[in-house]
Amino acid sequence: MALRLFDTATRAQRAFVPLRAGAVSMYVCGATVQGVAHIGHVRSGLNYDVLRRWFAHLGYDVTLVRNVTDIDDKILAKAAAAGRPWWEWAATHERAFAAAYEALGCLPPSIEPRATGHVTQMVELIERLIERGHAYPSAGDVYFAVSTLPEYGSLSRQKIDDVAHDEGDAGAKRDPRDFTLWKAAKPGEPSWPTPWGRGRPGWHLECSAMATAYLGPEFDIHGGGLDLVFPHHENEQAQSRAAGERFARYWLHNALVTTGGEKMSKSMGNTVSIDVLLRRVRGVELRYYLVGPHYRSAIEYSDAALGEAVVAYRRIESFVHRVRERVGEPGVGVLCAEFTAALDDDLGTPGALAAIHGVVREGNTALDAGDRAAAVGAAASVRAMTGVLGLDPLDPWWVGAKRADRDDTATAGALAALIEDLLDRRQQARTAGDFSAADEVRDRLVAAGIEVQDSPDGPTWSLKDS
RNA sequence: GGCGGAGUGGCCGAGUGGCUUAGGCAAGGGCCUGCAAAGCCCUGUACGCGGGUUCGAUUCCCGCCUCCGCCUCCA
Repeated sequence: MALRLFDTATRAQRAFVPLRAGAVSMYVCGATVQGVAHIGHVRSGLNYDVLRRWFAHLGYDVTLVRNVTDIDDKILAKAAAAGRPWWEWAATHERAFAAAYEALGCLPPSIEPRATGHVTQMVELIERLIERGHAYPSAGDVYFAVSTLPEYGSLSRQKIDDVAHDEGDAGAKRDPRDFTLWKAAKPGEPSWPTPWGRGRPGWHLECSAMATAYLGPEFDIHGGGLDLVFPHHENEQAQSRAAGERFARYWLHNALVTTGGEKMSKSMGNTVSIDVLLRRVRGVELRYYLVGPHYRSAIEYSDAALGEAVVAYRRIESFVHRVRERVGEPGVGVLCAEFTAALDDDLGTPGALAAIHGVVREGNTALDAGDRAAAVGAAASVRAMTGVLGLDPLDPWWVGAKRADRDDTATAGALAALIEDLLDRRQQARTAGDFSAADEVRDRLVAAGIEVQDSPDGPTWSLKDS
């Protein structure tokens, strides 16, 4: 079975056929860098990261564009409130987002264009829209004339007449449903020169300009959070189609993260930030939690569910580690059919994880039975599958991340020597039948945060993750 | 008001017109172990409510209840 994806525009799964054979072009709406990253933002980034990894595995040459909106009302307002320059505020939070994505193992996109760097393309797009009669300047603003595009509303299935609209700001618009392409400059705010006077870009326009700047007038996939379907993506499509472009061929939307039964968002004030979470769990564990449910299912965040995910991930991880310690370094093996079928079915990560757990069970059984070849084979398969999901326990990405917040190598070596020595003494006591002495040693190690596990090949130890 | 989504066993979370009816976590029993830990095996019989279609529905249709998202900045 080949890859099928659920396309919001048709509200159905469609077989994925790329525009250009062997290549995939994707545009994903990134963050408006007005604040710190929370789980919801990262879920979106993660989802498209898994998709791009799957495409890469299938042999496609992937171009992924994820934009940064670094100029908008909220950035200006928050920066002003903090008494900082708007560009510094944006840059600071852009770095915070980058750190969050990296901590969760998101591969860097092909490019992360900033809105402020693409004003030229935006102005050109507006000019084309005006020429074609789809846009009009008014009092320094430029608006898109919704009524000039019969297909407007087709992506979100909004009936244009039913769209609620503010009564208040209809002033400069010909039609209250028209949306802003360009905002006239206000005193003290950043602005760029245009044929209609100085001003700054509207949000929807940025994405249209940046998507086509890097991917051309037609590209494969446009992704983003479900909350962007209307009006953002509807408007993006309207602008680009009205300008004569075909724009995205597939529209993908990930479901949202809720907390306390409500959407996680800055305006709700119920945000769970990545920074805070990463003090409790490792990035790879948080990734497992967020990748576990299907991307089109809502996630109601809970500490308990996150905890379960941590335990579940460690089951996979400990299997791979035990194989490495007892048998040898597993390579990267082959995917099992169930895994492939699951991902091909609209990126079915739940089924993919189930497949991984199945192989882990087989591998554990083989390990217990002393079938080293089967065990290492299973571990290699697990590495391959977790790798596609960005969850390979032996990926240097995670190993490096782990090392960063632990002691340096010299200290670690000294610690290891001490532990080995204690374990030797414990073994001697055990051999001599002095189990109370043996247990005392183990209790001391456990109290110091070191876990001991006996196996047929002798005891092993590990630092407790806390 | 308009558009869209969801309600699954103790919990998280897939899925399906009936077939062995995911997977994980937790729980109970067992194997293994000096004891643990880890691992493996077994157990649990669930699909919001009321109708309908059907030989048969959790899965299809209708109604209802509850919840969520969008229609305003938002991943």
